[in-house]
Amino acid sequence: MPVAKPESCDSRVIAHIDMDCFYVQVEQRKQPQLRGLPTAVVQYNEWKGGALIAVSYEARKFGVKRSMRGEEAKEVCPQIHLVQVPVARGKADLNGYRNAGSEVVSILARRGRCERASIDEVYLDLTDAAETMLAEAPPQHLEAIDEEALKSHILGLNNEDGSDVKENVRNWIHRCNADHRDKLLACGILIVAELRMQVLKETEFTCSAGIAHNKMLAKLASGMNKPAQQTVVPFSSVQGLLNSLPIRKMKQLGGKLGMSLQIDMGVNTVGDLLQFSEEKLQERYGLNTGTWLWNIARGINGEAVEGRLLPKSHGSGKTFPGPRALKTVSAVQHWLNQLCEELSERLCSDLDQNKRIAHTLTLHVRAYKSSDSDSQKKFPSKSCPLRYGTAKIQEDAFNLFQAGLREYIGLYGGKSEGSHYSGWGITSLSVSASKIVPIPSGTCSIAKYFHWQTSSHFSSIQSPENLRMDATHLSPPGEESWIEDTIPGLGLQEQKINVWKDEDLACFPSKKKEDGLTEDTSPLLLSGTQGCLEQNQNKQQREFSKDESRFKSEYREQKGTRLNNKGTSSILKFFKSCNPSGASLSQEHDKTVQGTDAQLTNGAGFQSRGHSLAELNEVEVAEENERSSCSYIRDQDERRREAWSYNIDEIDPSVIDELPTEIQDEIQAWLQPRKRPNNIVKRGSTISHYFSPTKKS
DNA sequence: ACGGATCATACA
DNA sequence: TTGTATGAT
Repeated sequence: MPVAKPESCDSRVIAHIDMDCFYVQVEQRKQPQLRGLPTAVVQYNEWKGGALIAVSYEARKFGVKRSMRGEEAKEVCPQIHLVQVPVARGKADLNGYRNAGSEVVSILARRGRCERASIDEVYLDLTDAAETMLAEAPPQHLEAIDEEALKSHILGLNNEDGSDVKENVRNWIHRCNADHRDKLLACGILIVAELRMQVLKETEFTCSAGIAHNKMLAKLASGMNKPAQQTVVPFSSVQGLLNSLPIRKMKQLGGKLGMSLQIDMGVNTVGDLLQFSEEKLQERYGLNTGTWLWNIARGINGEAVEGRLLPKSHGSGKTFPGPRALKTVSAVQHWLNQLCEELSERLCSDLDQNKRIAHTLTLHVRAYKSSDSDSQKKFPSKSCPLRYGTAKIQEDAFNLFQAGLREYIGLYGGKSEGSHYSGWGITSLSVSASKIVPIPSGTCSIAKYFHWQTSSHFSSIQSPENLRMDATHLSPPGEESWIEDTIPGLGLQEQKINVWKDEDLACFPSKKKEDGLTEDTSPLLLSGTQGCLEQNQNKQQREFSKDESRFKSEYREQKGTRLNNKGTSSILKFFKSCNPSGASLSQEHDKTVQGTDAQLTNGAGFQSRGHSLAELNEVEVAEENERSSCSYIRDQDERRREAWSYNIDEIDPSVIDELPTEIQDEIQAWLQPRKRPNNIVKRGSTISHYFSPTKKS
C-alpha cells in the first residue's frame, strides 16, 4: 500500500473516476427502454430472485439496496426491472462489464497517467495536463466555463443563502488570487468535466469524479455527490473534512484495522488520529502502517497513480453455497472444467489483444469437513506453472485440486473416489492466472538466443541487460514472426513442443471478439440529442451511519493487517506521459517500447548529463517489463544503480534541481529509502494480540 | 452455512 | 516462491 512520509506539499492533481451503478448502465445501454426506470442487475435468479449486485438510482429512491434479494427488491419497489447477469457455462459471465470498463479506460487515459483500479474505477494523474493548461490557457482568462464544470461541488466553498451556486463555482475557478494549488485544481475541474462528457458521448455511460491532490482524497470525494457529478477537495478544506470523517470511511480502514483503531485506540474519526504520535502508531501497528496512518490523519498520501490499464491477473470462480456444496470428485472436476474453460478463453483474448502471457496457475478452494476434529482447517491453495491450452489448464487445475484435497483430508481420509460421500464438501472453487507479462516486443531473436543458451526462463529473457542488448542491436521482427519466435520461449515451462497443439491454437492468433460473450464494443456516437446528463438531484447526504455493528461482533477474534509501500518508477511514467498520443488500450506495453523515438525528443535537459536518453529509455523499458513480471520490486533500486552505471550516492545534488520535478521526487526517494522492514513488534503491546490470538505465535 | 465474482497487495 | 490474509467493489 503506502508508506514513506511524502512531501507535505503535494501539488499533484489526482482524479478518481467512479462509474455510476455501472452494471446497470451497461444493461441499460443494451436495452435503452430501461433508461430512467428503476432497474437492478441480479445474478442467479433461482434462489429468492437472485442477489442484486447493482441498483439504479431510480430504484434506490424506493429503498432498494445492493445485497438485497430480488424478491425483497420487488417488495419495496414492485415496478423494478431486474436484469440478469449473463450466464455462460453455468456461471456468471462478467465479460460484458469488463469490456465496457475497458472502453471507459481507453477514453480516460487520453489526458494523463491512468490506473485501472477496478472494473468501474480509475485514478488519473492530471498534474501535467493541469500545469500545461495553467501555463498556456489559464482558467482565469477563460470567458466561458463549461456548464458541466460549473456543476462541480467544491468542498469548503460557502454558498450563502441567496447566492447562485454556479456563479460561486465560476468565481472560484476564475479567482486570480488563488494559490498555485487551487489554480491547478481549477484546471483539474475543467479537464475532468471534459473527460466525463467525452465518456458520456462515446460510451453513453455517466460517471462521478473526485478531484484532489492525492488518491485518498480523490477517492473520498468521488463518492460524495453521485450520480454524474464531480467533487473537488481544495487543500484548505482537507483538515475540516477529515476531522469529522468516520474512520471506516477511509479506504483501507473499512475492515479489521479500522475496527482496531476504533476499539483499541478509541479513534472514531480520522481527525482523532491526530492525537497520536507517529511513534505511537508505529508501536501498535508497525512501522509502515503506523507512518501511513499518521499521514492519513493529515490528508497526506503519496501513493502514485500507477500507469496500468490492464489487470494483473485473471480469475474465474463460483460458489456452491450450503446444500449445493460439491461432494464428489467428479462434480468438482466438472466445475473445474467449466471454470478453466472460461479462464483459458480470457487468457487467449489477453494474448491476442494485449500480447501478454500468464505464467502461474492458482487454484483456490473453500471447503468444509463435517465431522473431523479440526473442521476449522482450510483447504490449501495450490499453484503451478501455467500451460496454455484449455485441456492442459483443466488437467493442471484438477491435479492441484487433488493435491490440495490430500492435504486437506489428512494423510488418511478414506479413498472414496468416484461418487461417494466422504465427509467433505466444496463450497467454492476458483482458478486464476497471474504473473502476466508482455511478450517481449522486438525480442524474438533474442528469445531464440537465450533459448538454447540458458535453461531459459522467461524472466531471464527480460533482464535489463538482455533487453538493452536487444534494443540496441536488434531490429524488431515482422508482424507475423513473433508467434513462432516466441513459442520456443514458452517452452521454458518444462513442457516442450506439445505446448501448442492444434487444439490450443484454435484461439490464436486472431481470436476475435467472438464467443458472443462480448457485446460489440465499438464506440457508438449518440443518436439524437442525449446531450444532457441525468438531472437526478437527489441530494441525499452520504449517511455516515451504516451498519456499525457488523464488525463489532466479528471483531472479537483476530488480528489485523499491514499496509506497505511499494516502489514506483515515476521516471518511466514521466516519459510515458510525455507521449501525447492516446494510449491504445491493447498496446500499453508496446507503447513503452515504440515510444522511444518520440520520447527522445522530449527529454531535452536530460541528455547533457552524460547519459544518452536512448540508454536511459532502454533501461527503463526493461524495468517496466520486469516490474510487470512482479516479484522484483525489492531489488529495483539496486538494479537501477547498476543499470545507470554510476553510484547514486555520488550524484551531484545541484544536478538534481534541473531535472523535471517528477524525477526529482523519484531520486529523492532513492536517496532516502522508503520501506522499512515491518518486523519490529513489541511483546505485550496491542499489536501482538492484534495479529495472532488464535494460532501459533 | 450467501453478498458473488474478481481483483490487488502485504507478509511469512 | 508459494501460500495465506486482508480489503475493496
